[in-house]
Amino acid sequence: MTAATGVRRTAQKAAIRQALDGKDGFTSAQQLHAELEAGGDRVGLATVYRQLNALTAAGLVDAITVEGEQLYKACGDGAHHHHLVCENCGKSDEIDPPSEEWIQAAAAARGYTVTRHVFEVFGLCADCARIAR
Amino acid sequence: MTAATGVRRTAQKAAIRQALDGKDGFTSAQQLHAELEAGGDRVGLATVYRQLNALTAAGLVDAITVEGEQLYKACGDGAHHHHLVCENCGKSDEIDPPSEEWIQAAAAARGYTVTRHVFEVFGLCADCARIAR
DNA sequence: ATGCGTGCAAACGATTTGCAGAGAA
DNA sequence: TTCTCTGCAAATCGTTTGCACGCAT
Repeated sequence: MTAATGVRRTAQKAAIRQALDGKDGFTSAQQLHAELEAGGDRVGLATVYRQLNALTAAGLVDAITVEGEQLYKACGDGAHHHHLVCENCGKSDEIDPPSEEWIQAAAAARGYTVTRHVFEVFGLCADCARIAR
Repeated sequence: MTAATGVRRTAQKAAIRQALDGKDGFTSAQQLHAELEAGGDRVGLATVYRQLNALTAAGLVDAITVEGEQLYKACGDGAHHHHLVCENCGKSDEIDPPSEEWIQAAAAARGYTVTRHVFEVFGLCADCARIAR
């Protein structure tokens, strides 16, 4: 079977998780890797990807796809929730689900059994909107 | 400037649009290309991609991303709407938006200006659910 | 001592693009 | 004829994977 995340405690795992917790928005694996290197941490890009995938699978990190690229963000517990993402700075706030039951009902009405759903809102945060204007 | 879709009428454009209209679910560019070839239409993969991008930009086709791959589907007018997609057969039904105003309000409450949003529900259609069970 | 986790580089797979030729207008 | 659209193949690019070694346990 696939090994669980964190069977072993390593410096790179700590660095990655810490870097992720340090930001309040979504970041790409490449960007995260660059920042780690810049910060003096020697971590391979492959490790960043492997770690990010593991964390995502474990529900500790949320991932979204933008322009064919994966963006990650640390999200405390694995509870299901959605985001409001700034397309300019990447900052993100959590938004309440628009009645999850509604989805089930709408799907059931058409004979579908829901397995998952994605709901992300993109826009400009107050700061970026001010600058852009 | 980028040329608009259909400045010139060609056989491949017709073949692609027709193939797209013929299916009631989302399809990948590669799969669409394979089916065209199998159907006797000689169309280059690059052309399929170029056409799909043009149609998507024109709002005649909707695109979603699944597992790092883009899936396309012909959607009449360019009106904004969302889908209920079967993860097994790719069939898809349209679902009504969960109050678009709600999104605006939720975003505004946090100082965000909404530019776009994605909302897709995945599951199993009645037929696939029956077989899988 | 025993492997899990890592780094490096090669491998991958989807999508894009340069360029010369073909066909629509 | 003119110039858009196409086909082919090479180029991108984010991400994954094979393999040998180092380090946490």
